[in-house]
Amino acid sequence: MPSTTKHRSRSGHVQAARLPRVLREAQNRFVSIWGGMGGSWGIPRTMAEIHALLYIVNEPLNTDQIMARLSISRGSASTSLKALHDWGLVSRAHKRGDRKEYFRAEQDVWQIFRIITRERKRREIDPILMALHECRDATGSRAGAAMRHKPGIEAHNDRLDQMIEFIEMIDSLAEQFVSPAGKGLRLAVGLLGKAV
Amino acid sequence: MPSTTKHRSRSGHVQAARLPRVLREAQNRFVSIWGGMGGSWGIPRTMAEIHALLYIVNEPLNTDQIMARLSISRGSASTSLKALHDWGLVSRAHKRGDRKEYFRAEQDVWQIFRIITRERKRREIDPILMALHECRDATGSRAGAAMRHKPGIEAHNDRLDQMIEFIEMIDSLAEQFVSPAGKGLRLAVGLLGKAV
DNA sequence: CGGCACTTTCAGTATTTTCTGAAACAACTG
DNA sequence: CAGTTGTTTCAGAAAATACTGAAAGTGCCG
Repeated sequence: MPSTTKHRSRSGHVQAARLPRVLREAQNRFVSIWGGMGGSWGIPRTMAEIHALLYIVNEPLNTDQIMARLSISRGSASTSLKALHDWGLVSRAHKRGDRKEYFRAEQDVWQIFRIITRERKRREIDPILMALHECRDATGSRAGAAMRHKPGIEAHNDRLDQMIEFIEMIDSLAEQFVSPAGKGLRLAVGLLGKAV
Repeated sequence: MPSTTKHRSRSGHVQAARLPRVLREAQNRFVSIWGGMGGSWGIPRTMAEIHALLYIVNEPLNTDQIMARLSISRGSASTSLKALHDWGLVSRAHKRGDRKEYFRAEQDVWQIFRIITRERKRREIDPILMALHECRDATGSRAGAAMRHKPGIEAHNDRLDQMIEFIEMIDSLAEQFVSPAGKGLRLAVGLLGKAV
């Protein structure tokens, strides 16, 4: 074990070294957990880890600091940060007398999940709904009414319709959660809490 | 329902061949869509496709029929079917005078999504919540009250707590949707519909 | 038993996804 | 401007994930 907490050089990777060991370890742990979660949520592990790091330290970090702390390449860091910024999960910041770009994470958990929900809806639900509608049209457009009498078509259409209807409902729920006011889910929680 | 026009010849893949072409194509399309969705939902494509096929044809199929229709290997079919059965999305069925096992898909969309939600919650939310609690304990157990005064620890704990609290809320929402009665989501939808 | 008929398992392979590293690019600074 | 510092891109490498096919397993039936 090192003699004491490391005191860093005047230059680069610094403040982290001054953190109490437990804190630093807890941060690392959180980063791993969140990274793992990203995996199962369709968010690349590294991207999730960067977000986790910025969230948990709640202090703007620059690319080099992030690279060092997570042991990742510059390319990876850059790509992930861009994506996080596009999503709106991190914002850029600057420090006087420093040309580097610093990144800071959104701190409101509601907002974080609203953003994630929005992106997932956009990438996962919307295209599927569109595809399902097209699929449905193939066997049921008014135009092709004739075909509806072929055996099995009707039942097929019913199944498709049930599915579509359900997903549309989920979709509109998500929509409300995502919506600017963001009242939707809060409300649902309150009501459900009482109702059950 | 006396389902149909189906000529059973002694060898395998039969009934499908008599389907109207549009229907068969619509089924294939649905299978692809659903398979794609599986991908983004963390469900292996093949597993999702098998489920889609069984759902949309709504008629028990055996392993060989599934293999033929989806062009997949026996191993893959077997593994996916086992998983689907474990989840409760498909059930086994038998036909008189046929030693093969037939599989049939759950047809109630609510139930389908309840099952998927349950599994995802089990695989994704629960472990993360547990891990987060452990992580939190590292910097906040009563035992280690002393450490709470080190710089930054308190703020760190606050952030962790916010996150945990939020996820627990989501978790309990999911719980209610999953619960046997399954009233939860239906209710939420109704209330939200009025409220917004 | 012994031969089928069918199902499951698993090591190896293929495919998809993500990361690296270096070069191109962009933007300040003196 | 020319040098420096910092950021982005992208082809290839690596890792993660899913699939195949054949062999092993299971259980029925005569």
